[in-house]
Amino acid sequence: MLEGKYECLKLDNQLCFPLYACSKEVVRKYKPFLDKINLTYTQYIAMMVLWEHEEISVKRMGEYLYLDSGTLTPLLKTLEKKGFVERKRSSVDERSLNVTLTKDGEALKEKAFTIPSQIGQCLALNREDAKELYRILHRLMDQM
Amino acid sequence: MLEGKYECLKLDNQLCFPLYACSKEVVRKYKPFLDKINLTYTQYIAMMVLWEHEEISVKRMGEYLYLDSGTLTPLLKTLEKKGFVERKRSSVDERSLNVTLTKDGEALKEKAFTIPSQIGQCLALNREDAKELYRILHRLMDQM
DNA sequence: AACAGATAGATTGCGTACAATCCAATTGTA
DNA sequence: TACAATTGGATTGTACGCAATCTATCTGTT
Repeated sequence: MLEGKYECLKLDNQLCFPLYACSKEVVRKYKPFLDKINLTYTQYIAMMVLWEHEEISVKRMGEYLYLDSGTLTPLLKTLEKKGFVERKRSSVDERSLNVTLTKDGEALKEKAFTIPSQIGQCLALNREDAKELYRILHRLMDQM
Repeated sequence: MLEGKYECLKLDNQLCFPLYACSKEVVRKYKPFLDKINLTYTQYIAMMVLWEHEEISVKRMGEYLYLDSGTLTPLLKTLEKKGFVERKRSSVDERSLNVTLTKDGEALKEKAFTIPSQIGQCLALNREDAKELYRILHRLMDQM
């Protein structure tokens, strides 16, 4: 028995730590690109949902992004201040708040669509590893 | 050409988003276990560094964890308040701050060492996927 | 119609993250 | 040995992330 009782507590033997660290580093990689279009990473993924859905409630956006109202409410207010989205209560159900794109928000899509490929080049994962990573992460998410 | 110009901006086609989401979900998985020993996830990985190194400067801890003084200073002060660590300026170089474990901090290791296996069971990744994920994430980190 | 329970967001509070800046201690160099 | 540049932490300000709680609205049941 070469391994001590506490081997499992070493940083190098963790799977979750590189996941956590990688996530942060990748988000940091986005920063210079996102700075140019005046978005943070979280604001960017919120805009992605809107670029795909045009109009969506806070509730449904939260389901897509795995974020709750405590995060989304101030985030969407910031996006509103920046002039990219509008927030309006649903007339059908006053509890529900519908988020829509403004002209500026829609136009931003044009500036944003080059970002994924630029990030792809930064990361320089080969196609197989990227595919594997995608597959494993989705499997993990499904289980949780 | 079936794909539109903006396909690359769809959430489902992202690699970074599941990385970001997975990381958060996994950290959340730790919470019930870490609550029992009065640590947050970030505090836990800081303690891991100390359990392995006994004594370390803030600078070096930051290099292990990819965190800067803006995060570590308040975090280590909290751990000090909780009685798990001590912070003392180095006598060799007064700029440097050495962090050491207290008796309680050292004792916490005994309560913590069951956590990795419990998390492992929660995630239920098979051995090959876990290995692949570990390999790819480390490759990614190396490139960044 | 009345009311209990459920639902959607908003708010509050705490703990990260991190860029930017500041300060004191140290080091390299003329 | 002065002194400019560097270094290690601390501080400040902004933006999440999320648990817990609150409020207004809606829904189902009687």
